[in-house]
Amino acid sequence: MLSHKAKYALKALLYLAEQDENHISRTVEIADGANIPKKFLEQILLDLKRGRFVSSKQGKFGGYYLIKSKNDITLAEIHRLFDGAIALLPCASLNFYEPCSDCKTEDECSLRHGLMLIRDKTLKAMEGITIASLVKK
Amino acid sequence: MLSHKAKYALKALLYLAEQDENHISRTVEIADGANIPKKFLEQILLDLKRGRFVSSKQGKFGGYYLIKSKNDITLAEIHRLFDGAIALLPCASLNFYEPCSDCKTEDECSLRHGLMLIRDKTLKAMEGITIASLVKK
DNA sequence: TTTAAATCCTAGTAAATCTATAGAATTAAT
DNA sequence: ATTAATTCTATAGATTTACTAGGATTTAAA
Repeated sequence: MLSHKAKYALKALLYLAEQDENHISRTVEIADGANIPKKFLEQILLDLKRGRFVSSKQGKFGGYYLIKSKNDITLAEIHRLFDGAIALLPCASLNFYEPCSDCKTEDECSLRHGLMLIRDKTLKAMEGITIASLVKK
Repeated sequence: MLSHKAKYALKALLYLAEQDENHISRTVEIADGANIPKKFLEQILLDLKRGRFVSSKQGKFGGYYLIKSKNDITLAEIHRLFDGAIALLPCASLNFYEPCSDCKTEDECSLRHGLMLIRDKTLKAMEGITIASLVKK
């Protein structure tokens, strides 16, 4: 399941993607438009900025805007930024790999192989969902 | 990501599936064999019993054994039993459906449609992983 | 140069959830 | 009866989640 943070991030990106080119959106505007608690959204937008999905203009008349094409922002990326690994166990993860502490011998984790199959399919599906694909309905 | 509970459940089922027909496994035996904390495993086995994956014999010489074919126990079922919904949001879930509280109008959740596509693919993949498929490697 | 309006930053907090552990009750075989 | 197992209930401690608070910083207009 997605965390609220990840869900809000997607909705915020969706909101930004729906605005006119060159429009700058204030946090409060996004919060109202997408029904997200404002102070919580502030943090999320900062995370999205650090992740180079959006950029911001500070000070009066400042706000946020997309710097990555809505066709190139995938669900997989947002999941990784806010909720971490897509794989079901760390030992089956590409980007968040960690060995299992409870598996006897390192590469004989009985679950690993099967979970890597799942990971590949889920990842492929998640990379197919972009902000653009969500916005046009 | 899977919880430890779900991971331990899979490993316990795997252990049971590897035993001879008619063999009854004590909790401590499974715990040692699959490297799972014994008291924690007790709870997990009770959950698996309530889910009708295993059954038990009480008292001396008692223990646990599979009552569902290892070909019919899927990752999807274990995920649902221990970690709940497979979908990324409750509004996109088949078995754990709940409407989003933060979506303006009920069926205009901007994320729902895309997440249902993911759910279908992930579910299909997870139904393809059985205890039997994990045991034979 | 002051002021207003925005982002940015660091904490903190209440609630829930997760990962176990403890101990007693129950059941069955010897 | 005794022993050895499951079963049940409660709870502790740690972590995570979902926010909230308050202020510092930045920018632009008046």
